[in-house]
Formats: sequence, C-alpha cells, structure tokens
Amino acid sequence: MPKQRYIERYNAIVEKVRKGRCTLKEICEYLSIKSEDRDLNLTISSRTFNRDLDEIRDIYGIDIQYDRTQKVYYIANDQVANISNVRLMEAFDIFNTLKMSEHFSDFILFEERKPHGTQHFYPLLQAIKSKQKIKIVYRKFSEDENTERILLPFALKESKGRWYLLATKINDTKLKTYGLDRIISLKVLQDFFYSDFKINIKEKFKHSFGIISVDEGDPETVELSFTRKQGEYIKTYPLHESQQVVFENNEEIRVKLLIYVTYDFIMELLSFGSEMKVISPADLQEEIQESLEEALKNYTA
DNA sequence: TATACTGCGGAAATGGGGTG
DNA sequence: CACCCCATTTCCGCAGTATA
Repeated sequence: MPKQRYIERYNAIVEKVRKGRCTLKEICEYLSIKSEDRDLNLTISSRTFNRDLDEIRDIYGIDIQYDRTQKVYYIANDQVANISNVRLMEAFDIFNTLKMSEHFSDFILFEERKPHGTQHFYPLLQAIKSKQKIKIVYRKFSEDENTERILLPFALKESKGRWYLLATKINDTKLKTYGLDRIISLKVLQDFFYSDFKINIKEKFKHSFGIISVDEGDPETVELSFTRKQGEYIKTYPLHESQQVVFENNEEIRVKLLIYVTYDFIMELLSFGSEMKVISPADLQEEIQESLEEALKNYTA
C-alpha cells in the first residue's frame, strides 16, 4: 500500500500552510526538509502538488487557495474546518504510524491496543466519498459466526479510541454502526448508490454519547456532581461536547450535559464509582443507584 | 504577458496472484 | 520461498487553457 507516502505529504503541506501564508517555493522547501527528517522523498512536481490540493480539499475538507496578488497559498475555511480536521489528520497519522511500525517493530513498542480494522480505513473512506456499495464479512460482538452483508457506507466515527463505520443495509434507512475491528474482510463494489434520503450524521450524533445511535426520544439534560479531583479531569476531557460547568467549589464540580441516556453512557457513569453523583434526572439517579447496590451485593452476600 | 491550473498519455513503482 | 507476470496506482512532463 503506497498510500502512506502521500498521506504524509498531505499532512506536511497542511502543516506548513496552517502556519501562515506561504509560496509554492516555501512549501517545496518545507517538504524537502521533512524528507530529510523522515528519510523519505516527499518532494514533488507542481502538477502533483495541485492534485494534492484537490485531494486535501476532498479528504480533509481543508480548502487551500492561491492568492494571486501576494503569490501565496492559504487556508480558506480554517475557522470551520479546524477541530474535526485536525482530529482526522491525527487519525491518519496514527494510522500511518501503525503501518510504518511494521518496519520498526523491533525498536518501537506500541501499546497492544489491537488496531485491528485500521487497514480498512482508507478503502472505506474511498467508498464513502465516491458512494460505492461495500460488501463486508462481519463478526458480531455477541455471536461467534461471521455474516456477510452488503452496505451503503456513510461515515466513519471515532469513539474511545476505536473506529466505527456508519452504514445502512440495502433498502433500509436505519443507520447502523459497525466496529472496524470486527470487520473481517472488506470489498468495495463497483456498484454505486444514490442516497435519496438525507442522513445528517453530525446532527444525529450530536447528543449521543458513543456510537449507539438513537432513533426515538429526545436527549435529556443530565446534571452530574464530581469530586474536585475527578472534576478537574472531566474539565480537560469532557464527557460530551455539550458539557458545561454549572457550579464549582473546593469540594465538587458540577457539569450539565444534553445527551441521550444510552447503555454505554450509563456504563461510563458507573465507571466513576464514588467520584461522581447523579443530580438529575431522577430516573437516571435511581438506575445508577440500583446498579451500584447490585454490585455491592456481590460482596456482601 | 506572466504565472498558475488542467487534461492527458505514458513511465515507473507497487502489490496480488499464480507457478515451479 | 523465489520468481515472474499483470493490473493498478502514482507520478511526471508536456501542451494547451485560464486569469490577473
């Protein structure tokens, strides 16, 4: 897979242009410096450079434009593009590092987090971009047998260090999530689809915690009280994008979320143990309480 | 008019699969 | 496992086009 070289190049170009406006010459110089650093050859002709700009626009959504009057390249839509794209680039970087690691495996020891499924990352991205159907062999979380299915891919989503494919089955409008690490094999079909129903992925997941998508009901306002120590941590790594600090003193930090109360969210809450208390809503409070009491029974009985 | 962009053909590199 | 063949990917350079 010779993908890794040009993805590094994309990253290097974006890195450079992000730092400030620059001329083509400066970008080329930057690329040759990078080449020496990484012992690669990233230098390219202007033709390839232009193709790269198209690709970067396509994949990252970063629009690099040329300003004729000043003869410089710059990022046109940086304010919108920023966060999610940096994230995406990080993902690509990790993906590449993992790829590269095969060469260095004796010298660099990666955390054994099982990056299974990342090999499907790029083909999936291609399929999503060009709206091609895919055929996958999938091993369900709960079952042992593998099933084959044809899907219409829509998006990739990251949650807790894992990647998921959001896709629908044929003749079905319900969006499902598939863990990339549970996709045994993947084939991109030469069969294109037209999505006649609009799925607004971002909107759909705006109020969900992880990867469980909710089709019915409304998100709820959840208020949580953390101990000072845990609260500081939560402030730096918010549970959810809607998280707001409503109150804090020396003992506790309270935050508010607007979120679908799903199974995985509850599990997350339980993992805080005594460091966290649910303030509202009442039924969630009860549920957590019951779970903890159940857990306690395992030791007192 | 100078500079940047684009389309296209072909060369080189890469990877998969088959064969002995 | 080494080797070769073929398909695909990636890239370059040319030549023509667009833009200020």
